[in-house]
Amino acid sequence: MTAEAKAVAAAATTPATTPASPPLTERQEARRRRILHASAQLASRGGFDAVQMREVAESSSVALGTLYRYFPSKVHLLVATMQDQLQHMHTTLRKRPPAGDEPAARVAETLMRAFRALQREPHLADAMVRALTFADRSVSPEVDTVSRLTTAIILDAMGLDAPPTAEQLSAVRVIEHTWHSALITWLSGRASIAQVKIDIETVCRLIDLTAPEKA
Amino acid sequence: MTAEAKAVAAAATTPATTPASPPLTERQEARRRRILHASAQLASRGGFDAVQMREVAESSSVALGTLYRYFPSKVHLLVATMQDQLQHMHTTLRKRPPAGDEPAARVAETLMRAFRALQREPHLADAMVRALTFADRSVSPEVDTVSRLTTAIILDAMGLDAPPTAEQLSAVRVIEHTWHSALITWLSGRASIAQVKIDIETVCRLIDLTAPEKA
DNA sequence: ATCAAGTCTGAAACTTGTTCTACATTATCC
DNA sequence: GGATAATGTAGAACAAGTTTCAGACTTGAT
Repeated sequence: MTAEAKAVAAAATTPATTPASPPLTERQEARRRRILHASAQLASRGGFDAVQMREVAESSSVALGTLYRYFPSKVHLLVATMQDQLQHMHTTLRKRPPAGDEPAARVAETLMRAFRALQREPHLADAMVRALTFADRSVSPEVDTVSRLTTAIILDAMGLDAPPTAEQLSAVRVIEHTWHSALITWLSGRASIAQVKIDIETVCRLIDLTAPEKA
Repeated sequence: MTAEAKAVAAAATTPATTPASPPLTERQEARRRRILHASAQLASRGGFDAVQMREVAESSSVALGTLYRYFPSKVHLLVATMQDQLQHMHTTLRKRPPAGDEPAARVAETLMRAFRALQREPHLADAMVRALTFADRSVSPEVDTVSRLTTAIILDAMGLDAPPTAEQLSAVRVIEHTWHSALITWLSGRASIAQVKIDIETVCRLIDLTAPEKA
């Protein structure tokens, strides 16, 4: 039973990343969409706590059991919501690529743009980021997808000519770490927006440091 | 009522950091210690989920209501547990300071030593780190204490002659971000120990970059 | 069209964090 | 030493995530 539920959830990753799993019928796709929409909506109101499974079920006109078949836990649901939002953001960002000369500057600019987007919906950001870092092993595949998406966004912003070196990938990993953790400190009120900006700019310096020419 | 509870919890930060708040009697100090011990013990068994408030209460021979007076939530309790463990670690680390020549190497060595300690009790690490990153605004003061402790450990490892510059403090912040987030990825099985090591070493390069001489 | 398998629904039950209440114990202060 | 406020205890009650189940609805294959 859990296996079946997992199959549905797995099938449901994202348009861009959809693996083979049982294709969803239209009504199922619609249900899934309604659920994600309700989730994002409730999250926008009151953050992580405001996303209550019973409410999500009701808002999306789906039985509680069905909700759990699609998303085996609240964290799964919110991580999927994040996948969804990231997809949007990636598309949006691609439209106007960052303008800086240096890769470091472009990455910093991109992340700050993303950060400003999050600031517009801080509660939603709270729900998604908290879920992401709270996720345990059972959510690893989904969290990994989010991570790959984020990596893609950063690599995009770097605008490399050649494929990234191992060193550069390490730098990107560290940037991602900093990004998540800085968001957390901001969301929990322990760091200001300015502070997050500084942290992002600081970590982006690693990009110069790992550029292939070895300064 | 919540106010009183907070007072107790606040009073309870740590020996080294204890503020003014109502001093605890001996029996209260003993209770607090029993609670923290039970918490760490249960956490060591099965991580975050294994720390169940009723069990903590029973293990430490305290009524549930009392437990909540000392620690107003499970997250508060686990963050306090982390404070406690960090204190130990700080003391331990001070005994044998890192041997590297460069500050960056010393910090990396120190963090890897801490990491190895965490590996010995991965479940405990799980409980503490998950609580830390899941903590919301109501736990900010306590989380901040943990953060200050961590900063102190890193600055210690750097072994600076002069007080740190603003730039260096930024680097330390980023290192902390990376440290927490890398731990999370390791704990949730999405990164290997080797990967964490690389991430730590990578981010520590920022220290050279922010050394006062401006290479 | 029909049968079987799989899916969805509605509602109850269960778990664990958190709160509340009524009463007992301890501490403080005169 | 006794009044009184603060603290502690036991246990019920409540809230929200999760599980379970019987029955109704879809779907796909024959």
